[in-house]
Amino acid sequence: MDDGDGGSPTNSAGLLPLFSRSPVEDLEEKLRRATEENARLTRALDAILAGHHAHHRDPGAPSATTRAPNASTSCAARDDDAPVTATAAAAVSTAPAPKAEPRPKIRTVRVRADADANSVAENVKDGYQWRKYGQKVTRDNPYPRAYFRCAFAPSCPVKKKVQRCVEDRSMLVATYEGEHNHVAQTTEFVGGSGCTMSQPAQHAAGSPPALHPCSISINSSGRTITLDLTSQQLEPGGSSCVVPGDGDLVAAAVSPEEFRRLLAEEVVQVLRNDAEFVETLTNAVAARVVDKIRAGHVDL
DNA sequence: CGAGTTTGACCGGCGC
DNA sequence: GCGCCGGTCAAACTCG
Repeated sequence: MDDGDGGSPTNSAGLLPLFSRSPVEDLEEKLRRATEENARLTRALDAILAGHHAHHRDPGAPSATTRAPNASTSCAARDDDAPVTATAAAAVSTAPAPKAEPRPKIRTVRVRADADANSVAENVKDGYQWRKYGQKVTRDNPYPRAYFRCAFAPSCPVKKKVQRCVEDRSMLVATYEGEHNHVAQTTEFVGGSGCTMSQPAQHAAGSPPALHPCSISINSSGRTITLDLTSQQLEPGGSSCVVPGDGDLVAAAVSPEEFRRLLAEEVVQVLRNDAEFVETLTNAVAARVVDKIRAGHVDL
């Protein structure tokens, strides 16, 4: 990871070593290193995911989430049999989809939100835009259930139901039906490689501060990696890293320092994986360097 | 004025 | 067949 490998003694000082040889050569060298680092990280991630899938296929492993979708608004008991998710403010689960039926994939997500927030704020920030089309008070829950359709409907068939947990009103239970046939796109930051970020900074912008979730979902090469900061509210000093590859769930408690490190690594990895981004960045830097040289702003 | 939300009405599945 | 209930529709309303 360090940039100083085999490099110039003055590297940490700034741009000077860039011009110990031709700028283009140096950029090429940096790009080559980034590519190698990228390949190394990709292999490491593959190894992690392979282990994750092996773990998930373990028939003895208790599932935190296999239950009928309609019973999803009761949340307390589910955390008990899934200790690994106990510190996560948002947990993603996949219903046991019978292979014989082509039913839309159903997932249940629990998100912590302010207990005193209005139900309007139940539009869980998940990186997609939703349009509310109905609300209903159900029999087993005094809190109204809101019905959302993906804003890309009818081309995108995904629906979402959001309802407060009857046992813990600070928890929202969102049930997703189907899978998006498009990339996430919201007012939140959307990176060039399908990387979406949502932050609670929306509070300052006047949005209802109902939801705490601050998550980053990185979609790289078909995998989704979600880094969830929300549990800081639950347990000071503890954050969680949720990696729901292929719709499954793996969560591990990490320290805030470790979390920040993982977060930075994931962002760097995704950007490095994005050939278009690397090429664009390289071209931009090269063009600027060439301009500087031509303008005589750089001593050679 | 258009887009999004709200909310009462309506529909269909299911159990009795 | 009837009533209950979850899900959806669509007109009215709100907001930028």
